[in-house]
Amino acid sequence: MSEFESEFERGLFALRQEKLDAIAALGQQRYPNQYRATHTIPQLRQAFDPLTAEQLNGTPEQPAPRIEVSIAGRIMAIRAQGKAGFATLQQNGQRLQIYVRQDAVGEDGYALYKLLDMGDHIGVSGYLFRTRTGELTIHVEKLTFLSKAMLAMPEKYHGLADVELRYRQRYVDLFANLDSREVFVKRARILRAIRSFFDARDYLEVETPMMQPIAGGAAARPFATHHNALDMDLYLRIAPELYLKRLVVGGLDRVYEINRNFRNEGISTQHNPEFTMLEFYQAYANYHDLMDLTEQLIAQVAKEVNGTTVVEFNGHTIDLANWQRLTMREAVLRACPQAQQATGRQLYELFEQHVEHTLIQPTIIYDYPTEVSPLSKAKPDDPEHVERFEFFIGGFEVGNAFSELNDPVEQRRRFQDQLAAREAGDDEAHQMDEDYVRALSYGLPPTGGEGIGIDRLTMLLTGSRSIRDVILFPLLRRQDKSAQDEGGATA
RNA sequence: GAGCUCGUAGCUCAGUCGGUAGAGCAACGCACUUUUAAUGCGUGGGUCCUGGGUUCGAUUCCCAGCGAGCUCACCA
Repeated sequence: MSEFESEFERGLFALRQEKLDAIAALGQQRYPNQYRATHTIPQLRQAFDPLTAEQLNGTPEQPAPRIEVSIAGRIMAIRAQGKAGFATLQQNGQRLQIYVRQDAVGEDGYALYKLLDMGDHIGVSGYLFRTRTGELTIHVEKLTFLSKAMLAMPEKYHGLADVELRYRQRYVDLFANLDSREVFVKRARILRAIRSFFDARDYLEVETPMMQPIAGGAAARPFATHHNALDMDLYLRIAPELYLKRLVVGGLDRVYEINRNFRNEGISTQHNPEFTMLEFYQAYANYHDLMDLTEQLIAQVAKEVNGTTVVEFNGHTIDLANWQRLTMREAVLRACPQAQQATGRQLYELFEQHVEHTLIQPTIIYDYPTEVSPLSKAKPDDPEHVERFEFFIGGFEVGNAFSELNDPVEQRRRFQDQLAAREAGDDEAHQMDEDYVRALSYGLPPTGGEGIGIDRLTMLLTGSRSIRDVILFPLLRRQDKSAQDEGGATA
């Protein structure tokens, strides 16, 4: 580390370096390469939290047999009192207290203890007991130094509160704010629950290109890049949709993909330029089947992750097992009764403007205007509308699904309409994908497909108001000090 | 992209109706062998985001910039 934020940090770093020398002088390695513990802290707590003080400590007349254990962790609190002291170690989001006294660890051992700082990693072995306030504690017999914190920990009571620092230095946020850690643990559980849901239904998990010559499958502006050896312009994908349907043509009747999409658009509490999308396709299913599947999926994931389908979000209590279904027309007319004569696109705009943010409880909105749905199959009795639905929870869209358009002639016509829109200035209109039309020409069975925003689902299931709270490293402007100075000089 | 708000010690925050700043934690020293936001005594630590303007004097007022948060727009 060559740059410091301040003289304070430079001084602290140098001081910690001296402490490392002193620790090495006591016979410890500065950066040992392993430590064998008998338990992780969560394992140990689970096993021994139930034991009472009497079971652990025994009585003065009859001491209990000692339970010898060893653990490793980061020091999150340390208190010395002369020739003894307590410290709290943290590992995997849980904490355990240790008690170190000179007559138990020896003079060198206690000298090492006095050289420890908040944030250091250590390993300890000893026996379990409960203090007189009842806290499960390791009575340390041997201290092993593992790694030094060369920089200051955040304030121990408030943690790291600065939102920007929490995003930029997530490594600090994660160990300093256990709530933050918990969000990402839950996110992993959400992904696991989704995978087991689809695996149990005979879906195949697949991966399709992130770099695509034509960015298709959604209306959005892509990021552009270039492959040098092939001298080929490529786009980061805005959706996997067209590739997944090619797979269904290929006979993979049920596929799903959980992966990143990239859209070169604005950033907000609900938008990050890269975000994680679940897309799944099921041959021989239509959008009504997907509505049922969606309700099952969301409720089951909630139950597996939170143990309940009820979540608190943004001041609302939401039951993810209690859904309503409305056609888009019904939903709009409820809010805007004067919109009887509105065209499809107008209806859609009214919906986005007046209805979407009011849909707090889980709601499926179905039957979309054809002109805003270039990849969806029309309703058999009504070519103005397509078999498409989106679902909304907490006031925003979480998923989008439809019966897939599988008529290559009609698909080509829709693409051409989009091209016309593009030429008229709509740079988010879909591009022509000849190979996709060719794939359809080989015969796509009737298929239902759906995309679900994993980040937004995670927001709902963790009560996070901002998408940045559920993405480990959200995109922020770079902090360039020289650029800052140049910028300042222009005035 | 637009509007509003914010930027003070490593962290969490006060404060200055314009006279170059404080607390707690963290750090350093001393005391303390069952503490747990340990305690007591003492010490050090700041380009008050950056640059300009107004002023005798700016961290404070004004302008511009940088970064962030919220709202809106675009979108999922």
